[in-house]
Order: sequence, then C-alpha cells, then structure tokens
Amino acid sequence: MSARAAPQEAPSTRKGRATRDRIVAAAADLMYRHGVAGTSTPAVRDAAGVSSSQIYHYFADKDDLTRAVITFQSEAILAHQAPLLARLDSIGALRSWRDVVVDAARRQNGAGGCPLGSLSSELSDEHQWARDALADGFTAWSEAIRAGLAAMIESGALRPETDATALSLALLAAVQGGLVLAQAQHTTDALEAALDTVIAHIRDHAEPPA
Amino acid sequence: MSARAAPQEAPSTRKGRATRDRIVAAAADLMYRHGVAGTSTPAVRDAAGVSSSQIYHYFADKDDLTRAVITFQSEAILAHQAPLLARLDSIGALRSWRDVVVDAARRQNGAGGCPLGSLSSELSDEHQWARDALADGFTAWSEAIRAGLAAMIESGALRPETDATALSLALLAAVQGGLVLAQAQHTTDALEAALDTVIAHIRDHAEPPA
DNA sequence: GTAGGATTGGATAGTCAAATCCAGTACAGG
DNA sequence: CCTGTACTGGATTTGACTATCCAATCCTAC
Repeated sequence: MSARAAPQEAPSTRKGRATRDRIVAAAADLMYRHGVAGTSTPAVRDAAGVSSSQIYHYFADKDDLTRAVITFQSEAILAHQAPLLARLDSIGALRSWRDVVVDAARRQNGAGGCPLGSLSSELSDEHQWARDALADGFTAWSEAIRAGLAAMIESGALRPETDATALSLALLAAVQGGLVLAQAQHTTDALEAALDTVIAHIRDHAEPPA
Repeated sequence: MSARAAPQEAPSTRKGRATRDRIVAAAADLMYRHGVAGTSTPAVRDAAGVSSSQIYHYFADKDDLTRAVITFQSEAILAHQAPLLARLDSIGALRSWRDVVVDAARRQNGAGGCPLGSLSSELSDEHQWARDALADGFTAWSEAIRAGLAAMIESGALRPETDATALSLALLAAVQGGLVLAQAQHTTDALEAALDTVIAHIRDHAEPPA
C-alpha cells in the first residue's frame, strides 16, 4: 500500500516525520526567498538533502507541498507574534509590537516581505485552495490582533466602544502594505508611517479620557 | 543592422510602434492576471496576435519585456489617479479618492490586487532592475499623493505643520496592504478599515481648528 | 530475528518555455 | 520605381522542470 494515492499528512515513523518536516522547511525557505514559481522541486530536493521520490512520497504534487508551506508559515507567524499580542495592555505594548515588526523588516532591508503576504500575492488569484488557506492564515493573524485589542478594552486601556475588529484589520493592512513598499524601496519609512498613524489614531480615540 | 543587439525603445515606423505597444499591453494584462512567472512568451504571442520573433525583435528577452510592463503599469496608475489627486482640496475629496480605490477593488472582488504591488512582490527580491523600476513607480505614486496633501495645506484645508510625506506613505501602504488582504479574503473590509483609519487621523489632526 | 510495510535513491519519460535562425514581406526615402 | 532597412512568420534548438518508476534499504511489530 503506497502513500502515492493520498499522501498522508503524518508519516507513521519518526524518521518519516523528520524527512517530511525537512522538506517543508526547505521548501518554505526557498519559496520565501525566490517565490513558489521560482522554487523547483530539484532545488527543494537538494536543500532538504533528500531524493526526488521523497517529495512525491510525502506530497501528491508541488501544489500539495505548497499547501503545506502555507500552513507552516501561518503557524510560524502566529507562534512568533502570539506571545506579544497576548500581552497587549497599553498603547506602549502596542508600540513594542510595532517595533518588533519594524525591526524585523529593517534587519533584512525589507527583503522578502511578509512570508504570508508574498505567497498570497503569488497564489491567491490562481488557486482557490491557496486562497482559502491564506485567508485562514490572515484571519487567524488579525484575530490575534483583535483579541489583543479586546483585552485592552477589557482592562480599561481602551474605551469600550472601540471597534477592535476594524482596527485589527487596519493594523494588519498597515503591516502588509508597509512590507510591500519596504521590499521595493528598501526602507521601512512607509511601514513605520502606516503603523504609527494607525496607532496614533488608537491613542487619540480609544484611550479613555483621563 | 538588426535590432537584436540592443532592442530600441521606439520602433521607427508607425506599424512597428503599434506592434510593440500591442505586445506590452498583452503582456501587462497576462502578467497582472497570472503573474510574471505564470505568463509564457507563447501566451503573450497569442494574446497579442504576433509571432515569437516579434517579441525578441522588440525586446532583448523576457526580463526586458517585463521591464516595459512595469513602466506601462506605473504610467497607467498615475494616469488614472493623478486627476483625482491633483484636485484634492478637502477631506471630502480625499474620501472620494478612497471610494474610487475601494470601488475598483470591490468590482473585481479583490482579484488581481495592485498591478504594481503584485509585480513588486514577485520581482523586487530577485531582480535589482525590477526593484529600481518599481521603487520609482511607488515613489511617483506617493509623491502624487503627497502633492495633493501639500495642496490642501496650501489652501488651508490642512494645518501647515502636517507631515504630508509621512501621511502619503501611510495612505499608499494602506492601499497596498488592503489590496493584498482583499485578494486573499475577497473582501474590501481591511482596505476600507485601513484607509478610513488614516483619513480619520488626518481629519482629526490636520484639519485646522474651526 | 524476521516479515512486510515504510522509506529511500537515482534514472528517466514527457512536457513546455526561452530564445534563435533564416527566409520572406512591407514600407520609406531617393 | 526601386533599393535597403524595418518588420514578420514559424520552425527549431536547447535546456529545465514536473512527475513517475522500480529496485534497494531501513524500521518496527511480532
């Protein structure tokens, strides 16, 4: 019984899982740096140190591997940001989150953009399955931001009537747009301007009157 | 003397110019819908109704054609938005511009994203020449927005100390990020939230006190 | 330890895109 | 008109990539 017909999500042996993970990690790295179309399966094979057949043993085709990469990147971003977003309790904490995002972009001169945003831009129009997976990733991300803002409302750091949903979307859009521009302009100016503007608006409107 | 060695920017005959323009327009359309990597030269050939050799008569290679497409899209966007941006004289005019952007995105359900943003996301990391051309396009765009805001300052619609440069970058980032999210989520919610937040901030801070 | 599925290696079809070649046609200047 | 250059058509070469095949090896359960 080969896995060919329907590659399993989880290989049954420890070694199999390790191989599968290595393939996904290598593919994620290459696709982040060169795009999906710019990443060939031979390149993934070499980077992961496996042979061609492994890839097609664990994944039905390149699309299936790409889907795994989308999931991988969604989880990586959330794992990285969730701790920060879960601890939002003041405008200062929001600014700290801003600094983390800006510093990350600055460290690589804007190169790469957002792992999720880049994939979305390349795949969303073309593949329904990709758009669904990417929309889920973005929704989880904006939801994490929204939850952080909701906690700030709860704690009294923001006014009760604050529209946390709209503001979380505005913040996420600021991140995405700022990163797109950082990629082309090699400056985080736009990213900073966008985030600072939204955060200033939150400060002015959402902070309870002294 | 063939044009092969260094394809001229402008064919000398009327017919040549028409052919070249047809190729660029077809390539721009295909690359907008399917990405650069997803657009083959045979596809461009068929869409433009020319033969393979025409493409390589007018362009050194696919990269050269892509460069022409970037220029084409930059000019198309500016041509479309400049009239609106040149006439900014009030917060209401800014909101009208916002509506045009949002309506355009809504009409296609977010599909396609920004013609310049998509190209940037795909090419900026990989090709220096593309990043330069795209950065120029974004700079011209943000400059047009900045000039509009500057005119509002001039006319007294905004306070003199308003940072038009930062706000123009924030607005452009809001557009780019909102369109990225619209592509994946098939909603203009994030685009609207981001633009509305920045515009609200401008209203609150930049309008002169009554 | 040993049987049988899980995993691995590498060669190889089959497909398609990028770029070139060369022969033929259209057109502008004299 | 006529000559040379601009332009056009389509076959073709070359190379890369996706996906498959099958034999060999490794593990794990018994």
